[in-house]
Amino acid sequence: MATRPYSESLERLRAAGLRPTRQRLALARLLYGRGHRHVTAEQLHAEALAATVRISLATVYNSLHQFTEAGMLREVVVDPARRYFDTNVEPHHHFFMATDGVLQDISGKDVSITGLPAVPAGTELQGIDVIVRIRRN
Amino acid sequence: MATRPYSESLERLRAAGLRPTRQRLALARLLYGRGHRHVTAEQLHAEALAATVRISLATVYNSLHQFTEAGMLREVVVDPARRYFDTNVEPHHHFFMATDGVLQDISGKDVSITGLPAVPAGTELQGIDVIVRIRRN
DNA sequence: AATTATAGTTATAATAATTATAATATATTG
DNA sequence: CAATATATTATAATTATTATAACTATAATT
Ligand SMILES: [Mn+2]
Ligand SMILES: [Mn+2]
Ligand SMILES: [Zn+2]
Ligand SMILES: [Zn+2]
Repeated sequence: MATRPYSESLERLRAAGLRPTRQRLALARLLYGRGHRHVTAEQLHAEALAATVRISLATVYNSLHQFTEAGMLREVVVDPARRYFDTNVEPHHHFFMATDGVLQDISGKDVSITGLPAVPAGTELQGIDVIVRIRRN
Repeated sequence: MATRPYSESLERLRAAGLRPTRQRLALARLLYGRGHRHVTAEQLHAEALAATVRISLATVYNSLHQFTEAGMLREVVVDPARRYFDTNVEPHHHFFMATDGVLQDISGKDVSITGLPAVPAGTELQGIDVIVRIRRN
């Protein structure tokens, strides 16, 4: 069965309770078209323009936040200067190459972390992020 | 033997090849006076002013970067809006309470991570950061 | 100690990512 | 097709950080 990116994106937005506007549909297609992605607002905006989608940077920011709120994206904090958004919302970890700004997934299934203390009293666990920082050699 | 914060800070700066100026001495005393600390530039600047040290925010930023370069501090990336500096330069991990912006150390000794894939070809490991995100409950 | 050179500090301006505003446009509902 | 609710956009504002360049302090030299 061939993928039908248009209706797929449409359903995704409907399920999230977001109006399927031209701009959101275009972004959803760019984001979920093939495989998982890690993007910044600027990158995604440039991609949309390159694909001749007329969209403002403000709308890209708005959409990234709405998608995140809706559980369609999650944010990954690795660089103090840019915010990355990840289409993979399953628990998993990352390689981060600081020089290129490239993120790469590490499956959460295989990784296990032992020896962590219990969370401080009065707090609850929200999530665990493992960032493996690497560089060219 | 009682601690002698003044000469301790002085030696620390000398060892790092940094001139022991009034400002850097004051920051070193605030940072290494007692126990490990995680600070932002704004926080440290406010502390210095509260301690009646006349110092500009620019110098706090400069000093934090110089201390980091000298291995006296390391940066911890947990919040896309602020840069944290850590006086604990041993390999270790963190609890991060996003609402308060408070970081707390997790000893690196006890924690072990298994199941991580090898680093991608052409790259070398720089470090592994584990951030345990928690929230009040 | 005085002089000169080097390095550090600071007020201020610039930068860059992100967020807010408010006018305009689009989508949904009846 | 209205009427209403929601979304988009150009633009301005915000905020943390960094750059600039004049001034000051420290260190080295005489
Ligand atoms: Mn920012
Ligand atoms: Mn910033
Ligand atoms: Zn990912
Ligand atoms: Zn720490």
